[in-house]
Amino acid sequence: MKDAMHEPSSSDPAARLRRAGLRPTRQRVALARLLFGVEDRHVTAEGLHAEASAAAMEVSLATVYNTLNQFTHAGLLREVVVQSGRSYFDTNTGNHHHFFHERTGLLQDIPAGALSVAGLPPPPPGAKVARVDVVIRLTDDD
Amino acid sequence: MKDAMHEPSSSDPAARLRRAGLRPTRQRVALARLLFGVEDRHVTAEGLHAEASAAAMEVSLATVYNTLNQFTHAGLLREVVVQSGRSYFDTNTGNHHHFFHERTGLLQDIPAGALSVAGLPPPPPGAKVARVDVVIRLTDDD
DNA sequence: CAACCAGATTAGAATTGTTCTAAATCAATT
DNA sequence: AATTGATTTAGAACAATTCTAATCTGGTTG
Repeated sequence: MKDAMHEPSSSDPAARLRRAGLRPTRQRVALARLLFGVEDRHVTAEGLHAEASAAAMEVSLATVYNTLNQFTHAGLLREVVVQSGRSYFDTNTGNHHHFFHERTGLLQDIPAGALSVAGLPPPPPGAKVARVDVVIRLTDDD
Repeated sequence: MKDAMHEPSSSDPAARLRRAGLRPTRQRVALARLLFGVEDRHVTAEGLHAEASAAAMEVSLATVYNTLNQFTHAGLLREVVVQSGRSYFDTNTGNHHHFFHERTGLLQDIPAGALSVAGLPPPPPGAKVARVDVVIRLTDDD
């Protein structure tokens, strides 16, 4: 029942991968399902691997690393640097910023509209601005 | 010659350390001299260690790590997170932001006055803003 | 639809950056 | 000078990530 086949091809993981030029293998599709299933997410490699394992997905840690990097290069993910020694990947690739809760390691999006950065100095000669990252570091109240 | 003893105690490394509550050991003084000698600097542990070695300063890498962390806790340095898997320490502890040249790993200060961030959303309940970091990521011009 | 093959996956080793450990050394005081 | 608690150190340990070489698989071909 339920003749599907309508979606603008956005919700089907395999299609999304193909569009990004990535072969939709079992592992990539499984990870894409976890990542792009619902709302925006922020994951670490270890975290995503644990999640996949918990869902009996049988993906090696090396593949999780490979996949996160490939997705990032393909523009499906964005890397967020907030903690030295650990990489976060954000499924929200649009223009926005972050709250980072230092005690818990939790990352939270701040829509671009809310916050504005003014007075950007021009990039030094020979360089161009690739991105402006704003991280609001939070600690526990008092 | 040259009766010194005038400085407001800012330029003497040992005094600066004592004021920060750190015993001015040979190693700490040596590193402080490298760090606070002149203008603002951005160093990594490995980089500073190499510098110290080049200057025949005989400081172990472990001590460089310890010292950078102690200086940071004491407020003499500030850690800047721009690259996962490598920590940068900035001798400029005032309010300012950074250019980060992704290809070379070079960090460059942007004085706080130049750039302004408006529309900061309020921190989630229970949390307070510890700091707002703005990193302008640069890549090579076309 | 069987064979093929470039690309993908994997376990485990290797690398990198950093912290830890336990012993030796040192700065400041007595 | 002796004492002592902090500091330094070499090297081991650790954590996150990448690499390697062997195996497997998706998509194409004949």
